Amino acid sequence: MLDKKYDHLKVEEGKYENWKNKGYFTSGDMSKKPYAIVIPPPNVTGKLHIGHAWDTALQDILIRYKKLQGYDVLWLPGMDHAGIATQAKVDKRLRDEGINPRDMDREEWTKAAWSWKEEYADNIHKQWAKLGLALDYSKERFTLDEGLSKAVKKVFIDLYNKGLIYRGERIINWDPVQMTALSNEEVIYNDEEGTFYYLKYFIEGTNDYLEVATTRPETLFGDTAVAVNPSDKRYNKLISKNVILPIVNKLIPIVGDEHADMEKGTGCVKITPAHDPNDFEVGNRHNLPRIIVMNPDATMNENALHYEGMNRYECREKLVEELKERDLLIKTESIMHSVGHSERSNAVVEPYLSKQWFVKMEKLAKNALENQKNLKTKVNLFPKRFEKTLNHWFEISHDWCISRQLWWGHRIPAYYKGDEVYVGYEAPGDDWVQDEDVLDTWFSSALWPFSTLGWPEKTDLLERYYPNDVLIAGVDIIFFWVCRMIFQGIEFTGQRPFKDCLIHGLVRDSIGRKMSKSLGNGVDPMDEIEKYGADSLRFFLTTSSAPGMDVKYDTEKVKSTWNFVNKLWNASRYVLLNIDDYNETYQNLKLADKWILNELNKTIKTVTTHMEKYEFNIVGAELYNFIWNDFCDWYIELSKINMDDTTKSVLVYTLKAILKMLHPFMPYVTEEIYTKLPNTEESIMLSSYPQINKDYNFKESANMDDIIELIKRVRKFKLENNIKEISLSHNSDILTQNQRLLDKMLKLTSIQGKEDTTNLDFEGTTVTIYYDGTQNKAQELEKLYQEKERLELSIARREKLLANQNYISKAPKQIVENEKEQLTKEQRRLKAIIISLND
RNA sequence: GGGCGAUUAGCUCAGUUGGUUAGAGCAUCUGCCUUACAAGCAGAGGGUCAUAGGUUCGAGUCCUAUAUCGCCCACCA
Repeated sequence: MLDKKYDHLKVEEGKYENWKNKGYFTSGDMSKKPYAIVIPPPNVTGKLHIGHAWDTALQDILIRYKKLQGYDVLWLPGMDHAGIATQAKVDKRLRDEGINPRDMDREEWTKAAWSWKEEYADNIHKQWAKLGLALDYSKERFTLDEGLSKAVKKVFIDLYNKGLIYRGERIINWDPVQMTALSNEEVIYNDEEGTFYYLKYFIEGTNDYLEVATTRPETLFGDTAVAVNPSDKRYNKLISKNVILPIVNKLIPIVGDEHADMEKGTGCVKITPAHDPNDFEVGNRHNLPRIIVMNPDATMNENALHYEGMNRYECREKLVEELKERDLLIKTESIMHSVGHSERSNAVVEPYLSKQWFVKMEKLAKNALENQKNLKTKVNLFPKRFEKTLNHWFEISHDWCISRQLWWGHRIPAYYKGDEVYVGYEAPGDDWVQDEDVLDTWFSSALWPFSTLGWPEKTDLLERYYPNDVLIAGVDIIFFWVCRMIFQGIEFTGQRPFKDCLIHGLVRDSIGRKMSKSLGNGVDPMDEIEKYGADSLRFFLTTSSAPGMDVKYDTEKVKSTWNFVNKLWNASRYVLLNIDDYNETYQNLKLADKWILNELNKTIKTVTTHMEKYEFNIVGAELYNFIWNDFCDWYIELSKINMDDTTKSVLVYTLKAILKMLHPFMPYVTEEIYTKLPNTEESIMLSSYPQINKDYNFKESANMDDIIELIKRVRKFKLENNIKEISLSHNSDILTQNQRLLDKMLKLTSIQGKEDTTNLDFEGTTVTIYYDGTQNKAQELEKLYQEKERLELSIARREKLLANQNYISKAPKQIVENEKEQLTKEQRRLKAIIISLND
C-alpha cells in the first residue's frame, strides 16, 4: 500500500541505485533494435545548472520511452575536459592555495587538473543520479581519455594531410587574461559606450594633416600606413606621400585602398596590420610591415616606447593626455560600439597577430551544406526553422582557429625542428619538439558521436549505434557544437552524426532574464529536487514550452506539477485500496468502463504521435487532462457506484497505462506505484509501452459523453440557483439504464415536495428537473432568458452558415455534418427552455 | 544592415495540415471537509488572439505592411 501522503524524497530514495545495479541502464541486447543518444558532455568545471536538468531530462524521456517500446537503448554518458574553463578554475584554486600555476611545470600542473577532474566528475555523477537519468555508465567516456585522444590525433593528422589544417600568422581573437587564442564563436560582442579620438597625422613636409579617427589610440604604435579611398577626391592626390606618425615621429605611407570608406568618419583610416583583421588584409595588399605593440597579457611592449609595461587602458589614457599636450588631438566623441569579450574570462578580446593552427572551412562546410540538401541523409532539426541557422553558419564559416595556448587539452600532434614541421602521432626523432599548444575543446567535442563509440576502430558499438538517433542540445551551442559535429561526422564517417537534432531554448528566471552568476538569479536543480522532487522538476521543464522556445522558471508551476503528482498518487491509492482480492476480467463492461477504455485508446494515440515528434508539451497536456479530468474526476467517481471485478480490472489496466506513459517524464513515482500493482514486472522499466487495443474502441462511449454533459448542465443549474435538492424524470432508455449513475453523480433525492420544474434536452428526450426553488424564481427566469437568447443567436448563426451554398459545397463533409448536428442539438435545447418558460 | 522568434484571459503559456462559439495552469469569485486527494471537489467570471489591409464559404492559424520586445549573424577606422 502507498503511504497516505506523497513524499517525493521518500519515493525517490534508493530507486536509482537499484536500477543501476540491476543493469537496467545497460545497452547491448542484440535481439532488439538499437536506439542511441550521446549526452552533450557537461564541462567538468562545476555543478550542473537548471539548463542541464532540462537538456538531460529530454534525453531521458526519449531513452525511457524507447526502452519501453522495446528498443535496445544506449544513452552514452561522458564529460568534457573544457579546456579554457577548467584551466581557469584549476589556476584559481592553485592561486587560492598560494601557488602560482605558471611556476609549476606542465606535468605537475596537469596532475592538479586531473585531480580536479575526478572531484568534479564525481559531483556530476551524483547530480545525474538525482535527476534519475538512465545513463549506460559502462560506456562512459571523457574527452581526454585514451581512445578519444587517439581519434582527435587522427582527425588532426588526416585533415593536415588533406590540406584542410594549416598553420599561419593571422589576426586572431586574443584573450589577454587566459592568454590564449579564441575562435570567433568564443567571442561575445556587447554594445558599449566608447570614445572616438580624432588625431592629427601630419603630412610630410607640410603643415597640413590628415584627420584620423580611432577608438583604440594605443594601437597607433603599430600603425604602418594611413589608408584613403583611391577615388576619394579629397585625398587621392596624397597617395604614396607620407604622414608622420604621432608620438613615434616616424614616416608611414598614405596608401590607396578600397577599405577606406569615404562616407565614414573622416575618410582616412589608420592601418595597424598586427592589431586589426581588416588592416591585416590592407597590409597584405600593400606589403606593409606588421608591428605588434602588446605583450600577450595586453600590456604594451617595447614598440610602445615610454608606454612599455602599461596595460592597454592605462596607455590609452596617458597617450591621449600626451596627444592633447602636443596638440595632436583634434576632438573626441563618445560612440556606442560593440566590443568583443572572451566567452570564458569576459576579458576584452584583443585582435592580435599570432601564429596559430586553423581548420580550412570552405570545403568542409560545403560538403555539410550539400548533405543537408539530401532528404535521406540530412540531419533533421526540430523545430525545422533551425536548419536555416545551421545552413547560415556553413555558408559564412570562417577558418577555425583551433590552437589554444593552454595546458589542459589535447596537445597538438605537430613537431618542430628548426623551420621544419612534422605532423604525426609520434615525434620523428629525439631532436624534434612538440607544439606546446592544445586544441580547442570543441575540436574533440565535434567527434563525440563517433569517437565515444570507438572510432577510428571499426568497433561493434560504432556499427550498431552510429549514426545516433537523436542529439539534444540548447540553441546556444548550435554553432559551437552541432555544426562542427555535422561536418566532422560527414568528413570522417561519411555519414551524418545523428538523424534528428532536437533544439531547446534557455531557462530564464521568472521575469525573463537569462540566468547568470553575476545576477545571482540561477536556480540550482538540486535545491528544486529537494523541495519538489525530480519528477515534478522534470515534468515542469519538459512540458512547459513548445519545442525550441525558452522556459521561464516559475516555482509556482513546479508546485502545481507537484500537485499533479500528488493527484496521481492519491488516485493510485484509491485503486490499491479497492483491489484486494479480485479476479481480472473484462466481461460485462459497463458504459463507464467502455468510456474510459475508449478515452485511454485516444490518449495513447495522441501521446504516441506527439512523443515521436518531440512535442512533449502536448504529451504533457494530454496526460494531465486524461489523468486528472477523465480518470480521476470521472472514472474513479463512477467506479464507486459498482465496484465489481470488471471495474477493478479496468482501474488497474488504465492506471498501468497511465504510469507507463508518464514514466519517461516521472521515473520515480511511476516506479513506486507500478511495482505495488498486481501482476507487474519487477520494475516499470521492464514493462512495455501501452498500445491501442482495438477491442476497446466503443461507439457507445459517446453516450457517456452525453451523460457527462447532462450532469454538468444539471449541476450548473443547481449551483447557479442555489438549489439543494433535486430529482429528475425522463423517458430516455440510456438514462434509465444508467439511473444509479445519475443518482450518485447528481445526488438525486425523492420527488416529494418539489413543486417547481424546469426542462432540459437530452439527445431529443426531455429531462425534467424537480426542485423546490420558489425563493429564487426571478433569478432562475433571468438565467433561462439568458440561455434562450444565447441559443437563439447561435442557432441563427448556424442556420445562416448552412444556408450558404458556398459553405455547403466547399467545406469538408464532416465539418458540415457536425454543424448540422450542433444545430439540431441547440434547437432541441431551445425547445426545452421554451417549455420551461411556459410552465 | 540581414535572419529568426514573440505579441492570445490579471500572470505564465498551449493552440497540429485554415473548420463548432479560442484552451490550460496559476490567480479571482460562489458553494462544498462527498472515507483517494481541502495540495481537494462542484461551478462561475474573465480574451474585438499587437495594429492595418488582403486571400477564403470560413483566419489566432495563410499573405503584405506597421509597431513593440527578444535572440542570432554581419559591420563597427
